Amino acid sequence: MEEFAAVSGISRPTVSKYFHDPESVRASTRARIEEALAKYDYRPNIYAINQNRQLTKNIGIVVPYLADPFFAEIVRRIERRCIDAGYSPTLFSSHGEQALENQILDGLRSLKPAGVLLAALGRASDRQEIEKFCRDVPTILFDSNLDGIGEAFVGSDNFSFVSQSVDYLTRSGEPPIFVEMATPANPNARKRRTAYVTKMEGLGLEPHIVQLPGEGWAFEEIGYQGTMKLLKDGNLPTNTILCSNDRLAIGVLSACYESGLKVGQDPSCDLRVAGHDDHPFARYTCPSLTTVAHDYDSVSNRSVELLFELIDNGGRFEQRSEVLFASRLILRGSA
Amino acid sequence: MEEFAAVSGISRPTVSKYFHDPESVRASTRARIEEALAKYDYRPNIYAINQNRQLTKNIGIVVPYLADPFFAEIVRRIERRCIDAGYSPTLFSSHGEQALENQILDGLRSLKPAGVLLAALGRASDRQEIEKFCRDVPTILFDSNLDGIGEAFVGSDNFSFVSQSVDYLTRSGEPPIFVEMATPANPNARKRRTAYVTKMEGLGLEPHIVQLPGEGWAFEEIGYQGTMKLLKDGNLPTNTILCSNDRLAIGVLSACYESGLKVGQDPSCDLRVAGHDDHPFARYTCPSLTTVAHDYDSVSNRSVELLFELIDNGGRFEQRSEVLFASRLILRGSA
DNA sequence: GCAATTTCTTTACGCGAGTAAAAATTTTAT
DNA sequence: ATAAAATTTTTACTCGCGTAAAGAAATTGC
Repeated sequence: MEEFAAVSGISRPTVSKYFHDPESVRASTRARIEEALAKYDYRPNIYAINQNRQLTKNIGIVVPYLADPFFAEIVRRIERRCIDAGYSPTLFSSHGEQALENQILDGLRSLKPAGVLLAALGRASDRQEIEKFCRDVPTILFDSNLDGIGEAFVGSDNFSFVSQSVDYLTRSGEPPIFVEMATPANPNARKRRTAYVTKMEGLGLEPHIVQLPGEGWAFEEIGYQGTMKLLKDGNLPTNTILCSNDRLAIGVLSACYESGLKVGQDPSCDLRVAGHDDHPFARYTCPSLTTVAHDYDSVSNRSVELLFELIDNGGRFEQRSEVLFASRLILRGSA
Repeated sequence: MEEFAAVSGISRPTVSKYFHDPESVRASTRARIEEALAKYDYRPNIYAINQNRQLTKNIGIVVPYLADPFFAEIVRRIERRCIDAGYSPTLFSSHGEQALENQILDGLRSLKPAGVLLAALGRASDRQEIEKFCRDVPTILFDSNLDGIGEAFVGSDNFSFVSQSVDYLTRSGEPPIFVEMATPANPNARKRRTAYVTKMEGLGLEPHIVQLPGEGWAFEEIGYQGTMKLLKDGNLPTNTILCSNDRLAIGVLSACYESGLKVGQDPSCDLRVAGHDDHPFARYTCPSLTTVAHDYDSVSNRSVELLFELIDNGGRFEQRSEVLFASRLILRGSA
């Protein structure tokens, strides 16, 4: 920077000021610096810049499983907004593993980020570690809530999801059974189950839950295998299946197709299947999947906005808040 | 570090040495440092560490579109291997935009990474910028090749893909037409088209290519809309469709289903559809998709290995190499 | 045109490490 | 036990930048 300042004919402190905020120097000065910049393509050493900062312009984004298109999609929006606001987002995926999640948080601490947007693994998370991390780094949780952890939570209202799907399904045909994984990784799954029970009872109907065996993030496979077995055993008490999430539903649809069952709302159909999340590919299943959509835009926007607020507020909120966005029923061919 | 060295009873230079490589200090010294480490949880400032390095332990991973499960999957493997080798991988997605790709490369330059694994946008890439970047930063291209750019390329052999699918399809039924996007973003698409023509001609058959209109990364939608129109116009010269990639095929399958066409190899079926890539969800389409699989493991492993070699070699290879892995036909229900 | 204000320049120090060189200490080999 | 070898300590300098203070220069207001 010394050298660059010399060739641009400006003092180093002023150049330093320019890089911190180009608007903070006089227009004529700025012009001269930018002129020199065009000629010598100097760039400040970000490591030197950040060395003495307790907070950088970095933002950490952590998701449990990036190969899940749901997270890929939401991350895409969040990233964009961070960049537009002048931050440098860094993306991490826990790949479904607690050890990796902890490792990521540990590395994140060293990055001294201005803030972190964390979608935790959920059940598989090391609650203590996350709690400790949140004490050190301003963190907003999204999608996956951990009670009392983080400065705020932004996500979708699971009751809204299930309420709408159950309402629609009962109104238009037989009441649904609820299909989920036996040991769901994500806290939303548990909330959806509870919501299903509550909702059904509210309608004076008997809830019926089917738990498919399997762990991990291979939801489609679990849905597929589970449904094959279910169909073979032939103990479906209804013709309507509501899946905890769309990826499970994709597996269910696949099993139905292979078993020669026709899925759809038509009277000639054997089954109706619906899901939750409005997974990016749900539109292209056969038949296309009736589901309930996250308000992707609101969740990602509000998460980022809250994080910026948090950063402006020095990294702490007086009170932890939870924002839940309502979902939207998407009627398609499968139910 | 000064303070930490004091409380651990070891001199600062030795502590510094320890963090650079714990094996480089005597066992007794290491023990004392680690003992102190457990008590005071000090961690070196990565910014200070990297400030005077011309090369860090960072590795940049850049993909064109992370919301595409193909990339999500391959990145998952690459990331893991980098971490295991003691590097810090950082993930970037160009989200299909040239401007963002350039911006990412620019940011990457500042990160002074030991190496970069780059899957470029392809047609949408700013060739010059990438070339310039590769001169500054040791870079291995993967998946998407740009002639002469980067120190090496690792990818799948597109001819192997198409050769296998065409062979199988012609052997088992009518020869396929080839469905692709009109202006494919990815260089592999062009190679696959050429391979199709070559292969068909080699078999003494007339190639027939259908180009679906549409741009960007919404492949399923393009496949869906294009097929709907194709079916309406009713000018399919054969009952066998070979798609340039699986995501397109997912859209095709969806359109077929909606149009009441039965897809499969059974004589009672109207159409056969196959794809390429073995997309993570191809197993769960209805019917499940016959496709040709990347050798995910080899591609990701070899990319990483080559990058490590490149790093050890000081960032340059004497000669640019191109490694292509053969693919594997996956027979499923759709063809 | 002159004072008040704003912006720059000069000078100097600090940050948290890496690292080189020489001296001191510990370990190993004989 | 002693010499040789390996490791650690001491000391001191470097890197690239942030930033504070004081004074100089340029701009603005009237």
